[in-house]
Amino acid sequence: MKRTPAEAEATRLRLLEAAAGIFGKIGFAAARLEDIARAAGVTRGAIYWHFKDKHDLFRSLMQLRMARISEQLAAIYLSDLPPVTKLRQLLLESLLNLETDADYRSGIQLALSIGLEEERLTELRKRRREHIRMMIEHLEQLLQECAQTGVLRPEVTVRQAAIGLIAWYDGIAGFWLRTSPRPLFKLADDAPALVELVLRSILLPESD
Amino acid sequence: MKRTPAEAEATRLRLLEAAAGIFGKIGFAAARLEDIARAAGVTRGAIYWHFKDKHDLFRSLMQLRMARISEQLAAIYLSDLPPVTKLRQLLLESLLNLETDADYRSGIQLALSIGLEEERLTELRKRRREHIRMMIEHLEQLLQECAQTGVLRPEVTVRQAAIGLIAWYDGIAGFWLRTSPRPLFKLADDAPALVELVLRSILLPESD
DNA sequence: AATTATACATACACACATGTATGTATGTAT
DNA sequence: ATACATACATACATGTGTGTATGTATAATT
Repeated sequence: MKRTPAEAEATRLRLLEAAAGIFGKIGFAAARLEDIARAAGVTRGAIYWHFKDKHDLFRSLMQLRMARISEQLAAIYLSDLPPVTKLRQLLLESLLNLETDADYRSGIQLALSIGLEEERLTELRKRRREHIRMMIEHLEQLLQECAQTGVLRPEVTVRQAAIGLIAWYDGIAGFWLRTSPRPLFKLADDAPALVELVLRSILLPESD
Repeated sequence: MKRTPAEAEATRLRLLEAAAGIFGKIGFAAARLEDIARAAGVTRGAIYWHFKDKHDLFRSLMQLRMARISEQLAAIYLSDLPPVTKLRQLLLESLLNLETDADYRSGIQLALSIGLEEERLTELRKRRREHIRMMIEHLEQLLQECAQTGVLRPEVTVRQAAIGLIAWYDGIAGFWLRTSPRPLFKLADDAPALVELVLRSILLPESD
């Protein structure tokens, strides 16, 4: 039953994929390794070969998804657009990715799912906290650029705007994910308007 | 060990209170009835006397909290204020309640905690879905009134504004709750400014 | 005062998921 | 070709939580 290295890596990836589905759907505690293994077409033995234990599986998956998300956002940050356009693009893509990119969606879903859950996931929450803080810092830098071009409302501080935008995204994403599989609104339809809505609350009217 | 009816009702309430704390902190699946009973100063026997099983306990608690929230919001909806004032009051009170009203807070926390979780909670999620839909409809009606008095931005549809407001609240509340022991901001201080910020995104500037 | 119903506490049986130990077939190195 | 390591499958031991059965002290009823 030994497989070639390529086959082994393939089952490892299938395990991660299956784990994303199960963990994302019912959370860490309620997820059974038996179901994950079955969804991947193997038995629990395969899981304990590729991963130390249940927590290690979740941790590996989470790291993978967080890296993917950071990567996607970095692509926008590093683009050569004016700051306001960059900001709009960032918010819009982040929303649309939920509908179009299954990996991105499961990443956000996992991040939301460890708000509660077990004690032993504390280190993961710490990492997520760091991840969020980095995102806030990047956002603040971008907002700072916006402020320097004079498009930011003067009564709004950069920090408040950054936290507000993160909370706003948290709200839309969580709300949309929680009402899926039959969401109460289509992101493809409403995302642009929602983005304009939130931008209008922090930017001056004439800045488009 | 028989208690007087008043005492029995008291332990029932203490059980619900304890359940709110444990469920809200670590979610349904990870919560142990042993811990809930101990937090209430009794044993699991008391739980199985007052409730059918674990799901019944959670369901009873959830119903209690949802009723409380609906009641509080209804009080504002039924008040005799101009629509914009009513809207501002609604958003403001909903935020401040998180800090001042422990029952309200735990209700929101529970609602957030069953986004994932077990299959057998499906009926509960359905109820929450209906609850949310009702809140959206009420909001839309209120926004419709605002639109009729001409204070709503013409380029914003009532539906988009309603979704935006619900998601906005979801985001602020979730963000605040998740950083709850040491929140990143005081609602009592920042809530008014946050409300004005979001209102500015959907209302015309001269409408206060 | 005796009896019954209540409000739990205690004890137990069962299911179930995790982790581990062991088996095994196959790829790979020599 | 033989030996060994790999990539799992299978079997098992263990813990742990739920639900239930039973015990029991006390309030309520007669």
